[in-house]
Amino acid sequence: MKLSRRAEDYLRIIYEIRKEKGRVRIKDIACALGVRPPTVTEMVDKLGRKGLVTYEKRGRISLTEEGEKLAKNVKDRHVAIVRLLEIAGVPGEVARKDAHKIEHIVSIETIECIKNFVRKMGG
Amino acid sequence: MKLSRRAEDYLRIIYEIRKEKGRVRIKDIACALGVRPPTVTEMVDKLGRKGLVTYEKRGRISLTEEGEKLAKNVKDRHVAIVRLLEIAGVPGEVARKDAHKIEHIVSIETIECIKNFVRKMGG
DNA sequence: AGTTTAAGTTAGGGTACCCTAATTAGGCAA
DNA sequence: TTGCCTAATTAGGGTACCCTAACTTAAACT
Repeated sequence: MKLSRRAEDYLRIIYEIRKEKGRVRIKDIACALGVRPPTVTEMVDKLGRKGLVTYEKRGRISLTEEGEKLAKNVKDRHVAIVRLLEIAGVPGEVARKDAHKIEHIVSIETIECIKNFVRKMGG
Repeated sequence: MKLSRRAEDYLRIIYEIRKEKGRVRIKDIACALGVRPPTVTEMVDKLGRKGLVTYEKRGRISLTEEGEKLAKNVKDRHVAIVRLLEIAGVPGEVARKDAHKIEHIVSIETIECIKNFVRKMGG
């Protein structure tokens, strides 16, 4: 399943909001991603059609098994990249922000190398 | 001057082609970026309007002073990121490919940290 | 229950970047 | 000079993602 960068953002945010607040609202997603509600409705709908979230109009939003797997994967990448940047001396806050951007675009191979590296460095 | 990621790509590629072949053709840019000529014509035009390249229809394409400065900057970021990835154990070829993607999106602050880091590590 | 308010949806657009098909311009050989 | 070939442009679309304004639903309060 090849997702756009943006779709991955939505997936990850849904995952994080669910973890933090229990329920996921359109508004929360919009707020977290800095977009407007109609934009979210549209994308959630699209993710629904791809089988990554379950969603009925005005109902609850939740990740399907596959959606959750993908979301976790994105988070995983995120953590590894943050560690690498921190090792390079990037302050935590900045590292987290940039990692969110980097995590979507690096290859699996690079991610694997980074994971090994940060593990070796005592991550 | 805030450029889109893609605009930076075009700028960097123009810079590289000029360095390598002397003259820059629409076709070369299209080939290097994996797009079609009309797409290039359009973007080069846009970069022209922003004062980053000089270009007359069917004429030669070259970077203005500001365009060249920006292009160099992108290249600079690129080199630092490749080094960091290599330090993390990412094979050179992969590192270069991913760096091209990363270089557009990281903050200046992170780039500075990375530059320092790779210098310290003997880059 | 009736009203107010907040959340979500619909309708209608907009921008950035990309495409194919068809046309024009230039360079060059015959 | 004429005709051909390649490079580039124009015309006309398409997709992804975003927006505002207006409407609908559902929840909360009285």
